[in-house]
Amino acid sequence: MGITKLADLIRGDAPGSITYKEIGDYTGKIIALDTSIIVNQFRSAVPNLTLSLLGVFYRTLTFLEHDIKPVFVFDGDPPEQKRAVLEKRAQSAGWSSSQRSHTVSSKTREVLRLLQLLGVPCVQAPGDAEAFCAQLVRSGAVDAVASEDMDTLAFGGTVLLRQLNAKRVSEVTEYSLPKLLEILQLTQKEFVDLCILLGCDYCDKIAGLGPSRALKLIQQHRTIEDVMLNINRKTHPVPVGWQYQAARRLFLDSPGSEPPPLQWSEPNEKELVNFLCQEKHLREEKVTKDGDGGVRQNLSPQEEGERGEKKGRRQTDESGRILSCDTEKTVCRSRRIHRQKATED
DNA sequence: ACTCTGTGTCAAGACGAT
DNA sequence: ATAATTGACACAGAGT
DNA sequence: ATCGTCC
Repeated sequence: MGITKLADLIRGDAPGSITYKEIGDYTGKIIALDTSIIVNQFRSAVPNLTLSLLGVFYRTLTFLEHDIKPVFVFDGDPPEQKRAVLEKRAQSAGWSSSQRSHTVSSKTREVLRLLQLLGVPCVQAPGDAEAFCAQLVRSGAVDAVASEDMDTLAFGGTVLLRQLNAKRVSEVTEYSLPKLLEILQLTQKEFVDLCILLGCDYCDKIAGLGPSRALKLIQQHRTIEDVMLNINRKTHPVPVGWQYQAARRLFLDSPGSEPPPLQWSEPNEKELVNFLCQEKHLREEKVTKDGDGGVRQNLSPQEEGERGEKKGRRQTDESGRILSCDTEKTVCRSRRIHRQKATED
């Protein structure tokens, strides 16, 4: 998946394009996320499907706590090349494609519902979500793309964030595409050719060519066509009917859809509580909002009915926060600590 | 000798309490 | 009762 | 820091 060996190559040959940050450094930033990547992460980490939904909930809360504005991008119709790959995967997993699409769509519907209740914008990509994320950051509609998938760089995403999660101590890795191109002395077009040689989702690669040689070859000959003329065709045979040109177009051509208007709204407390605890039977019943002045404490955690929301409606037009009761405690604590520090300084 | 590639295994998320 | 992807790391084998 | 729990 993705450009598998690109991360290693960058770490080895262009470490200068990497900076290490923490989540707090992105306060106030707009960040696009590939929803399918996130959901897959949670689904593989926890056995239960509902728990993965909870993971999305918590992670989004963490973003909002840091005043990060997330934009969730959903996959549209996958391009032909990837469709073939997906079908092959589904078959090898022993799933009929109708079964797969059904479970997938019901799952994404739930995620979509949750995110809409949280008041974060969800946009539908015309094609691959990664490609649209890249376009969003390239056009300046968002400040960065958070993804584990290095495809974003091949699609021209200028700022890529990895390991942007809710861990207590998390080291975020930021990749800068302009710096990367400068260090490697490549144009974007040449970089795309390099990624194709490394191996991508959209076409085959030349067997026997790994990161090191691919980089040297591209730096020397600049295009796949010229590389092909300068390698040993016997030891490194080119795949028959190689679709590298289609892959190249896929990376270089913009999806073409205009960035939609992004709007963050107040979370819908009532429906959120409904959805999470009544429909999903989660214990995160108590959901409350935290304006910047009135911090409410002492929400008794065990109320008999599931209507734990107090009616202290405090409208904060921009940065409303929604927190589970338990989470609120910790945030209140950290806030008090923060304020004490601020007043002591 | 050294470098690179392909193959295998393994662990994974976020929370609160201890 | 439960399922089943993806990257990171260690190793062995082939190429230069 | 490590561990049990989340449904």
